[in-house]
Amino acid sequence: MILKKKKDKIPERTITRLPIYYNFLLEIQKNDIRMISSQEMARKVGIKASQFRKDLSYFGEFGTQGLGYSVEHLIEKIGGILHLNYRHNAVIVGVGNLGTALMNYPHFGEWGFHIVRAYDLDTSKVGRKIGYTTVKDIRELPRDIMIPLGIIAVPPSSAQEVANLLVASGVRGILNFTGSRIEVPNGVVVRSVDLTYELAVLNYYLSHFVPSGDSKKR
Amino acid sequence: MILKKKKDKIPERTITRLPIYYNFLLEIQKNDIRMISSQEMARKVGIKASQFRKDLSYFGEFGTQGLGYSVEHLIEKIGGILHLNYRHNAVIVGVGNLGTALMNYPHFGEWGFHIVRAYDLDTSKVGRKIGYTTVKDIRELPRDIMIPLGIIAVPPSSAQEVANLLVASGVRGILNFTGSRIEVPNGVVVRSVDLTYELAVLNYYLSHFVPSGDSKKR
DNA sequence: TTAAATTTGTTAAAATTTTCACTATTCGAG
DNA sequence: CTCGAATAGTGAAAATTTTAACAAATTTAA
Repeated sequence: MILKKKKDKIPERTITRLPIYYNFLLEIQKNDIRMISSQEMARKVGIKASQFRKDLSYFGEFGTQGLGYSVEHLIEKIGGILHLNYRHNAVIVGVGNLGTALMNYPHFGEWGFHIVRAYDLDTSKVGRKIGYTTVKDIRELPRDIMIPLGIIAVPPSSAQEVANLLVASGVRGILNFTGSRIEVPNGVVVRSVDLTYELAVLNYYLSHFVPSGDSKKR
Repeated sequence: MILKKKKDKIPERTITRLPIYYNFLLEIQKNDIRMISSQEMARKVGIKASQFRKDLSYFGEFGTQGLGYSVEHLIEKIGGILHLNYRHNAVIVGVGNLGTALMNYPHFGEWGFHIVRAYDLDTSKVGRKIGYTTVKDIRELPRDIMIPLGIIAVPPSSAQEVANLLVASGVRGILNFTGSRIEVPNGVVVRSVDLTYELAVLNYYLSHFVPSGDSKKR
């Protein structure tokens, strides 16, 4: 029997670099740059050229030897890998300062992410209008039609409770801003961002920095 | 200060996990938990016990064999490593939705980070009061007294310009929310957070995810 | 006091990720 | 057309990070 070739596992670090490449490519496209070499690309985003080429190699061959990469073509390809050529609807739970800022964050929309619904646990916030969206009571979440992406921007103490509700409502991917770890069933993907953690890591390097080599980026 | 094994280079991933440990320890301390084993710790924050012990081992010996770690002691030690036992002042540039949210973000203060000054490029925002802080014109930044931490929350197109100003004003660590790479002189530390990137990475895993353990097909 | 049960700190192995080094391809000049 | 310069893709080496395994230390129970 012929075994299906096992698909190579793609390094997580590779995945996290793709949006960086994508963003940079969009930027240079605005300046009418049509082609870019791995060297140039690498220099501009602060990595090694071989890493850029290796990263792409997990997904196919997108360049032309001797020439480089077509910016337009590469945008299309990386966009395809990240599924950015579709519209992605998301719900947000928690419309405090951070949640409200996220709802008004213009760059989400540019990449096809749209926060189409907002909920809060605090009934005093229900009914408030943010942009085109009216804040709803979180208890309505399970009855609303299913949306695949959820953003949690509530206090840490409610993180797990909200996560449970989202999962029960069919959400398959969660972006967690609470700083608390949340447990989800297999098949649900979570990514966590904690702004305080980032500041703490920055602070560590600030106080332990040895001025040789280059500084930590990204 | 840490004298032991100062020579060894500490993995960046280790540093980024310290705030997670710290946060979790603070949480359980509130619940009056006095001791914790590496096993328990690991289970709760979603890593392997050996990784937790290894991470700590770069900085010294903080546990008691047979017993585990004193929560209080560990908080003090990790806090010391991250320099969280001091007050850290920061300035922010850009008081749009995100910048304003960051200024009101309560968790910064809990970890000793205080945004003591706010600037904007948009003169129409100058003079506005956010919390206890009044927004100043960015041109005043170089004349103000030096603050070591800077947060950039302006549109990507102004990122480098603002970074230059911050560096010229003596800022040594920058938390960059613009999504654009910024170049800084040696000795200045940068960490970048891009909320859209996180959503894109989440989206990738959402569309390519195969539940771990048994291979459920999709 | 001794033995069993825990659990740390650490060494070494395994796994992952980055970097190097080289081949092959393409373009453009002569 | 041929040559030289530029550059992609890739297998292997190097570097980094994670995981496993175990000796040593400590507590608890008898």
